[in-house]
Amino acid sequence: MGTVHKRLTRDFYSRDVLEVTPDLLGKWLVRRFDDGTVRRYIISEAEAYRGGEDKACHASRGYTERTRVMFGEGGHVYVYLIYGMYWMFNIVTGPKGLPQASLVRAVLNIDGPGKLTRELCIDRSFYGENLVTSKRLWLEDNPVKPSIRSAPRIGVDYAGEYWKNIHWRYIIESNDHQ
DNA sequence: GTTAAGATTCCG
DNA sequence: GGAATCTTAACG
Repeated sequence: MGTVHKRLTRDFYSRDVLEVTPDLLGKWLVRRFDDGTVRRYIISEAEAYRGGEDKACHASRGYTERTRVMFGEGGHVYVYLIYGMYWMFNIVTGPKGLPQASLVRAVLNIDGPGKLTRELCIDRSFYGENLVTSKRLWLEDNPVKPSIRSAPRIGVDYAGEYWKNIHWRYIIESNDHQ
């Protein structure tokens, strides 16, 4: 039997962001490039951003043109440009109406959210992309479960003591899978 | 209409 | 430590 590539479906993304985010670690992030090349990357770090209460979440300041997709159903992509240079790749989670998303900060061998999107050629055109049906970007299950640790999120000091310190960043600790 | 600041990265 | 680089959201 060869390796089975099983795409994650709507149910995976429809759960609360605090369930989905740690569950993203170890999963395959799959990109089919314009030339037809398919590459698979193991997600190794992600952060949860959860709704209107979370002062670090873009949606905490309400519905805007930029945050629109976060208010939709889980399984879609939220990308935005930061510092005029880097695209941030987020996976929308939860049911329609609850603005949540996971920022994918790293995959194995590519550390940093800006480097990740540069390597995978993810830009504005992926805003709203449906990971359940897309032919160029999706996730696949991985039966091997990595061990995970949590830590405060990066770069959100402006959100105040509570939201800046909460452990909503998840990182792979061991790496005996693939 | 104007402007300050940003879920980053790289260089000195 | 500071620049690069530009969109967004807040303010007037």
